[in-house]
Amino acid sequence: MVRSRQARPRPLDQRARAVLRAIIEEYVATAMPVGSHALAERYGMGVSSATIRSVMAGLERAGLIDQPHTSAGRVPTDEGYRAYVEALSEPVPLEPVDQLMIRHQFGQVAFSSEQWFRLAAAILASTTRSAGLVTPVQPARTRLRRVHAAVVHPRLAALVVVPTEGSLRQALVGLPVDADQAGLDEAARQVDRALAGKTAAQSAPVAERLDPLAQAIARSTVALMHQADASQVEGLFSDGLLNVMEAPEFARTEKLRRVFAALQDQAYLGRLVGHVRRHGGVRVFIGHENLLAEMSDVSLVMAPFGHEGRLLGVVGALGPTRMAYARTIGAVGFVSGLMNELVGQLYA
Amino acid sequence: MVRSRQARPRPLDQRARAVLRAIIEEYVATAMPVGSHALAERYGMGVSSATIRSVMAGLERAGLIDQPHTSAGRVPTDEGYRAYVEALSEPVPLEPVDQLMIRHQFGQVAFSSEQWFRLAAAILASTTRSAGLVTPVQPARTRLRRVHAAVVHPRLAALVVVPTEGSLRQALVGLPVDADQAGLDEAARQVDRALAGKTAAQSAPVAERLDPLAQAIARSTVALMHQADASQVEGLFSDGLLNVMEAPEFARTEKLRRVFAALQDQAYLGRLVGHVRRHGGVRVFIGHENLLAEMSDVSLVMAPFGHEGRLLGVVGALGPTRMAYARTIGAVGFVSGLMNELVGQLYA
DNA sequence: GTTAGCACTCAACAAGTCCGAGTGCTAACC
DNA sequence: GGTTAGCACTCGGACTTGTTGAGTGCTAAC
Repeated sequence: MVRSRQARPRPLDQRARAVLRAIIEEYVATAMPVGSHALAERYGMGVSSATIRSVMAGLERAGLIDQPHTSAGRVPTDEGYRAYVEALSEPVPLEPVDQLMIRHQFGQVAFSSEQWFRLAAAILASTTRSAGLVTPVQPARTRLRRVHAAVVHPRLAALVVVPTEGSLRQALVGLPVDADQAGLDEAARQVDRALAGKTAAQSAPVAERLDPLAQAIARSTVALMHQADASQVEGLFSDGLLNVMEAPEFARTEKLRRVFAALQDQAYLGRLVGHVRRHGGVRVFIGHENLLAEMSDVSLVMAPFGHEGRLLGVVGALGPTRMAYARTIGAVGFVSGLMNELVGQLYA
Repeated sequence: MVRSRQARPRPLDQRARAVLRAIIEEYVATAMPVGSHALAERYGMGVSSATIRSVMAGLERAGLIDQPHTSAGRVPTDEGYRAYVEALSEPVPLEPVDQLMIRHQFGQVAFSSEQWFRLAAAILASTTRSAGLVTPVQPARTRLRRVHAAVVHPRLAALVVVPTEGSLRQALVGLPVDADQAGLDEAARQVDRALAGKTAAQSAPVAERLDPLAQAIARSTVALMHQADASQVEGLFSDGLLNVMEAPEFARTEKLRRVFAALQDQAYLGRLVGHVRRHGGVRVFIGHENLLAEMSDVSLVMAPFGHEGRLLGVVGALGPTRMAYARTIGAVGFVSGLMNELVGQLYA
């Protein structure tokens, strides 16, 4: 069998993985480019710096590390961090002592969501030494104002939903029967009459009682309303922004300013929450993986919390891409789990 | 009469005042040291740059302006800004349109103090283009734990008040009769018995029913308790920190970090609130006049608000010392006045 | 008292030099 | 074949030097 020219980089061997891990951990600790010499000395690899160099050359070809300039050591790329998070490290759970202390603190605080969110942000900030973030999402109460449907082809329509609050939502809808524009208009009017002024939750049962065509439109409408609800973040609790200000990568205010500005951007937070909700569990956004160019110097580690499928918010940590991912993921995972548990008790 | 060598700088003549004003306004606008040439040209002083230079030399001798280095233009000192605020400018009131808009916004918002404080901070941030701050103070509920009195001389005692919360307070008390240590101890015990466990408000009437000596001690105790109450600030609402991050003086994160850290310091905020309450009306703290070295690169413009003598909080703006004082003072004055008015309606 | 003229100062910038950390490559080695 | 020592090379950072220009203080004339 003919081996194709390596279109994708071959999987890393054991040593390459060890070198990458060492580079990342050293760089996270020191914030200075890591040279082959230092690595051979301090990380007991059992091979010489020359060998390390050839391994490094491979890692660089694979796009996992980079040189700031020719005569400097190596620095992990966003892809390098990604590989580290996916394959080279395990989340480090919080110390049991810390876990206990955090539980205790939640026990101390009043049973109000505001207090909880503040506390969660503060705890994440101190345990991760990054900024702690909590974005509560608005309870589902946007209502339907208007629906438009435009024919794309006989079995496909473009749907635009106008909610009472927030921005327009659009989607394509497959139709159960052939339809022309007049038919769609009629169906949209039906849906308007049936659902206008109702929330997503109120609309769902009503939607089921319509014609097949109107029903298809109504179902998509409900889905879009749900989405509108969930991405309506309601403010942002943050703590420990000072931690981020200490990182040498933010010695100049400019980058930092852009990050802070992005955090004020409701639309951005909304998209972020959307992503986190779609996948569950702890999500990591590294540098350019963030949805906004302004955020390409930082990483986010975020996890949703809620109750029985209902999303109540997202907790997480924000730091420079040079972040202690393993520990941060552990901490965010613990806090989001704890919030789930506490919310569960509250609703029980 | 022999003229003493000018121990204090003689009052500035009209032209010196005009030059100082021009320097400050130019520097506030451009953030660049102001030279004699630019001043003579752009500010139509009707005199040449050489004359301006000699005036500047006088202002520098008086400590009102300074040169970053020999061949640079002049920059106002904190004292220069102080003179500007006191004598060279009038507060610029907000545009009536803005006033109306702000009233409208307060009308829109829910009748909760949290919402109000947030709104006030946001409004101050946008109208002053600095950071808007609101520090609510805790309602009066510290209680007396213990009083100590030590003789200084027969008619003067040193008083130490230990409240249930917060830090010790001390003051000197003039005594209505001669007293020795034994007498003071006895009086202090009396006060303890009468007032321990009571708040300042509860204590005031009781204090009046004691012996003259104990009464003197009790009155001071009540006053100190009041002070302890008022300096218990409860969190800090801020908005528009991004505005401050834009100032070129904070291009490096370090200074900014120290300022943000200071704003987290409850004790500092408490002292600040204390100062503002003691004098009423709009107070300006310029650079090193702030009570903390970390804050010597910024200025604060603050005013108390409350109802019938009861302090509810302090509103204000924070920006670089190079700040548009006249406008900021106008804006802070308006917002604090409005808050007073609204709180008054709330209590009526 | 005001002004023109002039010598002087000094930060900011550019160009040049040196240093050393770190590299890639090659030839020898196991 | 993989590994290593050796070496020439690169290039940012730190330091030096020279130049420029904005801005000054001083002085003598008005």
